[in-house]
Amino acid sequence: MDDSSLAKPPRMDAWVRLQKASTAVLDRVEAKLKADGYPPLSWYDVLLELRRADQKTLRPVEIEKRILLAQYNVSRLIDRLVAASFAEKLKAPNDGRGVVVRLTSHGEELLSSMWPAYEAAVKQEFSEKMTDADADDLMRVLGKVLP
Amino acid sequence: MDDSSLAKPPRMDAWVRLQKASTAVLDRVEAKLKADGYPPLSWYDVLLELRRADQKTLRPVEIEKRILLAQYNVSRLIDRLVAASFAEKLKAPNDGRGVVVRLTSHGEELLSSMWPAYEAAVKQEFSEKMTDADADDLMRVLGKVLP
DNA sequence: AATATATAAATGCAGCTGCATGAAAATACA
DNA sequence: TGTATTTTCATGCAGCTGCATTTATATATT
Repeated sequence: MDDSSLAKPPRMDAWVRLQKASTAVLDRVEAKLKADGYPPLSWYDVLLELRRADQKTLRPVEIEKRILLAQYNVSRLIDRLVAASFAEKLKAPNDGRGVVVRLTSHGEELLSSMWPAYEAAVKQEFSEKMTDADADDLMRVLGKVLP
Repeated sequence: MDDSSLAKPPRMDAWVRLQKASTAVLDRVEAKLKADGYPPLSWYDVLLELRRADQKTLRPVEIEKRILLAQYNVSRLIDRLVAASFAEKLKAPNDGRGVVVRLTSHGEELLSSMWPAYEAAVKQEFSEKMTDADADDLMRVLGKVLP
């Protein structure tokens, strides 16, 4: 992913490493969760946003803004969550176009039971391998490239 | 992606930021390349590995090791590259099971023409937003979590 | 040598994703 | 008010991905 004709492109190297490292760690974390019978992290992300939200309820368009997913993708992910009864869809008050998505108690249970497995996987594949100062460095530098 | 019950989990925050930042930047880089009519970066990655390799030729299993892709995925990506005539498949010498993949001149041309667009996109979305020292920090910390 | 095991690569199927588009209601505007 | 525009959400289709399995050959074991 670099060009060997360039002598010393440390930032291009950093870009390549960013992609490789984040993918590698994510793959391994997801694999552990799946091995324990848990759904993908994208499910967890949405349910967590719902739990944080007022009334444990969000409009799909709000979910779209909070997590990094395209509109049609959010729409389908919600349908899967509803099909698994981790969330429910209700008509939005004051807006005939929209719906609201609400976390169910079954969804709260998933969040609770999944968190320890998730935390352990991230610890083992990521946190354990660095210091808090390293993490601060990551936060600082990656903060510069966020949208 | 964190748990609000924990007071100060800087490394969990770093993990969340790592995922968000790398996805966000990758999405934007890929979008620019696609807008210019170029294929996905995974194509570039494979072709670049071929160009670096002896005789511009690699076994699929070697490609699999160099880039982060599953076996069946490599198999299909190679087929797409061959269909687009950026690479060609030949019978492997000394191993009746396997094939070798060789970069074509058309593939070399793609690499050459794609590189400026790729570099420019990474610069704009990533490199420009940090210093070389920042990049060194990324390299150092992310090196700790690589496989 | 004969058999068992391991490795290389491809593929059918189901499910997920991107793209484009559509339907319905809200908002702007004239 | 009547029409145009925007916003919200869903969906048909094509292509991509993961999983499991298959085919073929190489290597190890006896």
